[in-house]
Amino acid sequence: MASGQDQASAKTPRTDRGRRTMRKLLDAATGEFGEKGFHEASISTITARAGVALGSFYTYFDSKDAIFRALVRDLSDSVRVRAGEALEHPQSALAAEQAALSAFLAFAKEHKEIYRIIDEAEFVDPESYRRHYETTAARIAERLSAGKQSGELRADLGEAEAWAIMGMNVFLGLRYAIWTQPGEDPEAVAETANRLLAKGIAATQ
Amino acid sequence: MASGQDQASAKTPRTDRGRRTMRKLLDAATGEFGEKGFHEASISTITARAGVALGSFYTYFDSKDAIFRALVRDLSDSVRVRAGEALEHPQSALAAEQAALSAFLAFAKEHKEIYRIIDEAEFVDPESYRRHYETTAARIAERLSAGKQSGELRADLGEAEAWAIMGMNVFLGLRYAIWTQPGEDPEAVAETANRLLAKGIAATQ
Amino acid sequence: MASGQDQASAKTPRTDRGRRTMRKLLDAATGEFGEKGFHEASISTITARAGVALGSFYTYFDSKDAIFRALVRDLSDSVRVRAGEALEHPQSALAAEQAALSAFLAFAKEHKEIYRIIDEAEFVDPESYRRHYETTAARIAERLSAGKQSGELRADLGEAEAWAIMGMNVFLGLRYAIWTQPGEDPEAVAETANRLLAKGIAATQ
Amino acid sequence: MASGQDQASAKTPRTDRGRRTMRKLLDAATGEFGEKGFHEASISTITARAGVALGSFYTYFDSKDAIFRALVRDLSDSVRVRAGEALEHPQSALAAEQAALSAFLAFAKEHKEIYRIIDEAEFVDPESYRRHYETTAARIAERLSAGKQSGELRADLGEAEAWAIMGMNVFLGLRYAIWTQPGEDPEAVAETANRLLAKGIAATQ
DNA sequence: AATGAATGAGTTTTCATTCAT
DNA sequence: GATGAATGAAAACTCATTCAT
Repeated sequence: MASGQDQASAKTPRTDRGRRTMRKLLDAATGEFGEKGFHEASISTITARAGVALGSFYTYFDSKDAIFRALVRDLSDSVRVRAGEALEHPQSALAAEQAALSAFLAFAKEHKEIYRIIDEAEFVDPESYRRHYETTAARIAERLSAGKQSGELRADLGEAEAWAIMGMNVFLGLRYAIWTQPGEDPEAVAETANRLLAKGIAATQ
Repeated sequence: MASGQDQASAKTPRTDRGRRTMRKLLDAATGEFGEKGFHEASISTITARAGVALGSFYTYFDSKDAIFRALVRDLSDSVRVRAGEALEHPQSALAAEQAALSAFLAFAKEHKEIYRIIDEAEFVDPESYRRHYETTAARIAERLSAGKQSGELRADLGEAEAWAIMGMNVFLGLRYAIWTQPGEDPEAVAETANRLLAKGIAATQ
Repeated sequence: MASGQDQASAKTPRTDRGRRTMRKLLDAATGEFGEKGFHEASISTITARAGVALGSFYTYFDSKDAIFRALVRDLSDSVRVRAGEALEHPQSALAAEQAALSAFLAFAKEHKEIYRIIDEAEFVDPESYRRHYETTAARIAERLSAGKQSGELRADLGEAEAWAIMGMNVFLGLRYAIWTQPGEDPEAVAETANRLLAKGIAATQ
Repeated sequence: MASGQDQASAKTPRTDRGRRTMRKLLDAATGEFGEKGFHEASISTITARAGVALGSFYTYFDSKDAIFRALVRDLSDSVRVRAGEALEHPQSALAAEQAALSAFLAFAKEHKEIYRIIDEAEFVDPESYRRHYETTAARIAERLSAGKQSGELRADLGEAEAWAIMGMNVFLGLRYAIWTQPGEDPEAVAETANRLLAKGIAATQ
């Protein structure tokens, strides 16, 4: 599914020491890509930050692109996992959406790099960029389906609503987790967004 | 408003021939940036595409960044203008939102490369990227205010709702204007989104 | 016939200055490749020797391989031309062979790099290596044919004899033009070789 | 005779297991150097091919050069041995030359990679390259001397003829053992070459 | 204004060799 | 002896920008 040497390349560390080094590189890369972006970050900065020799990079990754792709996959997975946890215990359809957004905001606040990295994937690794959003939208669509089934949600909801909700979440994350200003409360934002979903924006007569 | 040498630099062409050359460069750059992205595009490709000598580039632009910024400004203006036209004649608050989304989808569909260029501004010129979205959110917020005033919209709407709506629009644009698939109707999508705004997603009892 | 960017690449200089620079690079490369061999020579040494900036190299050649190939072609042509001159005025078949060897020895003595460069082509650019020797053998074969026609040479000579003569010439060049020792006379060597061709090595009874 | 750490370095394996590993490395190296040439072959490919760990290489060889030299020595010996065998039983001077060429063609045909490796020694280990040809020429010269003594060969033959014969043989090997084409018969080539030696190329009147 | 050659800093990548386990 | 991770020097190549004509 991925473009070749990704998944289980011959670069998988065989020792514990190797695994530690690889992790250090991934962490350093997350920091560099997050702060400077893909093109401004350099392998040598990444290895310096990781505290390993330049050449060691190539023990674990085939190229700058490869580690970037690995990172996108990691982050994409992390978001998914975090959201999944928030949805584990049963709750109403609307509460579930709110919980998902809450979890996402919290995650984004902790990992501000995620925006820059995933957004930049549009240019560095378009496929995984698209895959990330399509997968996410599909998961939301599933939740909407469940809500329709249970009669909690409108029966005419479809893919478009899933993308709309995803967009809402992403931009609220951008504004209230990344560009947040002192005094702003993500929890309140999640409630506000949920109110929008619950009843729309029209005045109730 | 722009960051320096853009606006009226010493680079403004004085002759007709000059103006033609500059235009050729801008058009070529739009193509190159749109197709390859900022970093993959090179000045020499742009000048080759424009049919002028490499050195001539610097007669009109101070740097690769400069022409990119000039382009973003142009395109950003176009989007704004297009949206503005859709909102010229008076209409209900909800109809206005739908018209805005419709105009945006149509514009994005026509100028896919523009979408890409504006997106990449996040990395090439972060300030203008942030400014772009903050300005857009502010305009939406204004429209919401008007709707509150007129009693059409809920009185408790605020900035968060503006960002939520913008996010919805942007992602619906990504999905239904850029990644659109044959048979999909942007107009229908705009209606669907408007229904979400009108009454939310909950089942009406 | 060649592998792409060779012949008339977009790298052909358009001005006189450009042509001068390109020539300086070719000369420097001849020296470096001749002295150090392909792998030990570096672009930066070549440009330093040519007295131009590193980057200028890439104004005229696409890669280290490319300039090497260009060189092989040049040298191969030079040998051909030199041999051709020696054969211009009519002479007997055997005298022609001696003249060709003489010319070759003189050329090799002047351009000692030729051995190293053409030999190394076996590893760097096998095709042109093979082409060089096949072409050379073909030219010898033609001369043998002419000699057969005129009745000066045995009627049963074929390709094998052409290769044998070429091998003789090449190794005599190696020994008496490249590894020559003081007091040795190439002209005498050419005569000796011609005697071998004339009557073989067997004792005349 | 060899240049230092080769012969009996501290790297000689002491156990059976060690000897096996060393052999595996030598075989792998023959394959790699033969197929890719010295510079394209890498230690890591060689060890991978041998099925041993990268580090183990240095248990047996001091460097990439060292294993290459060891190989050249081995192969050079093989050629010598093979030629020696062909010359063991007494025969006429001309028959001896033909037998030597025959043996060489057969050997080269069987071990094309060896041909390549010895050729590349010109660049990797120039001294042994020169030594190889000087030794070979000397051996041919000795045979010519014997022929002169016995009255079978012309009395005025010297070093130049030895080099000429060697060159003939080498190039006939290149053409009819390495680049051979279906249907060509090395034995016939050896005969043709011998005819050249026997009576030259001039027409018999 | 236009041209295209020249510049060189900066980046990625390779790989022989060393070393800790 | 064997293993595989770590090292870092070295090299090719790119390209925005400057400059002479």
